[in-house]
Amino acid sequence: MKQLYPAVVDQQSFSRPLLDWFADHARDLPWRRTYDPYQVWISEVMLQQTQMDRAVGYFQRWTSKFPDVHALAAASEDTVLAAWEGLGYYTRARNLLRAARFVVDNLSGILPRDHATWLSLPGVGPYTAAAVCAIAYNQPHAVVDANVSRVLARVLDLDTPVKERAAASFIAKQALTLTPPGQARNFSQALMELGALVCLPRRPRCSSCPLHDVCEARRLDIVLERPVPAKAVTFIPIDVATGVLMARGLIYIQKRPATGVWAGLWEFPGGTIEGTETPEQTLVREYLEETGFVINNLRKLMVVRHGYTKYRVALHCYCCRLTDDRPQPPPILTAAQEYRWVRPETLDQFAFPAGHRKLIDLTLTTREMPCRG
DNA sequence: AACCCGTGGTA
DNA sequence: TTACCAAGGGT
Repeated sequence: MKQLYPAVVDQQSFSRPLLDWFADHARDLPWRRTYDPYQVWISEVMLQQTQMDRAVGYFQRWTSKFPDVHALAAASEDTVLAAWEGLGYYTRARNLLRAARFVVDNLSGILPRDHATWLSLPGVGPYTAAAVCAIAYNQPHAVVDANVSRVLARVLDLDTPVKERAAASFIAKQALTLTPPGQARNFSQALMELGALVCLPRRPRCSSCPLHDVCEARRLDIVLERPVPAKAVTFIPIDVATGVLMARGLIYIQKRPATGVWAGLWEFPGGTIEGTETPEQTLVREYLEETGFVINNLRKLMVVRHGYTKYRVALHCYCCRLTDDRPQPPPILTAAQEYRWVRPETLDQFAFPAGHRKLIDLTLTTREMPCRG
């Protein structure tokens, strides 16, 4: 955060327009009719990582089959999973059943009222425990989901990813502080509803937002820059071929250029598999391009999988030979500062990229020594 | 902490 | 079409 405590919004300036908006715009959802704790619980679990429109139909079928915790506890797992089929994340359904049986067996069949007991049930984490206590029992808790994080990141202009510990802690504290006394049920739902209907990730409808006048990101016209995206975790899958060239017990290694990725590290020649190439074709081509060596007798060793920066690499590993089976200088050296022919047991003394190190650890240092052929 | 878990909707 | 998004929890 640019500052430890960003501009804090006055509780009433925040909650009054929000609660008024919710009174007019709250969607008519089945569990909002009676706020039966069992129904609130089921709805919260169904809505985890699942869109509202999809969850509602499942909820109605579920509650007609399993109208209360006793009916659920008495059901077979197959029945429960069948009712969940198509929703995904099937551990959620198994945990609902486990929790229902625990409640019937150990809590006299009465759903807990306190946050700590909810938290102890399988499948109930910080969000769900707080949501059930706030929505079913109107207890003040910080109900923070992705919607709430986004709304508060914008209103309070947080400039760090909302998942970072400090930011998440700050958001939870603010969510609780902004809750009006006795209004936890409506306030927590209103905040989520606003995120789901108005304060949208890519198309926020600021002109119809009840928090328009107190939103710092809107005032600065940086709504689309909030929340700050978390560090990208989407990896690009690539296939790479590499080969350990051996001659009379020595292994060829070369040192990467001083700049660029893995600068100055040692490696075995190789490169990205292009187009419709086979890994073998890639390796022959790369050896020729990088060293001028014409390799043969390729033998597949393994596929090492590892990730670096934004790539998820499948490293296809081979061992190979030269026709003239003697350690010799490469005719050319286009992708390296220098080369060496070394004994396998001395590879520990050189720094390799993680993928190549895995290859070394898994083959060259074992008794098998498949490359010795 | 990073990863896995499933599916459908949206731009 | 790809990439991102969605009322998280468990390990």
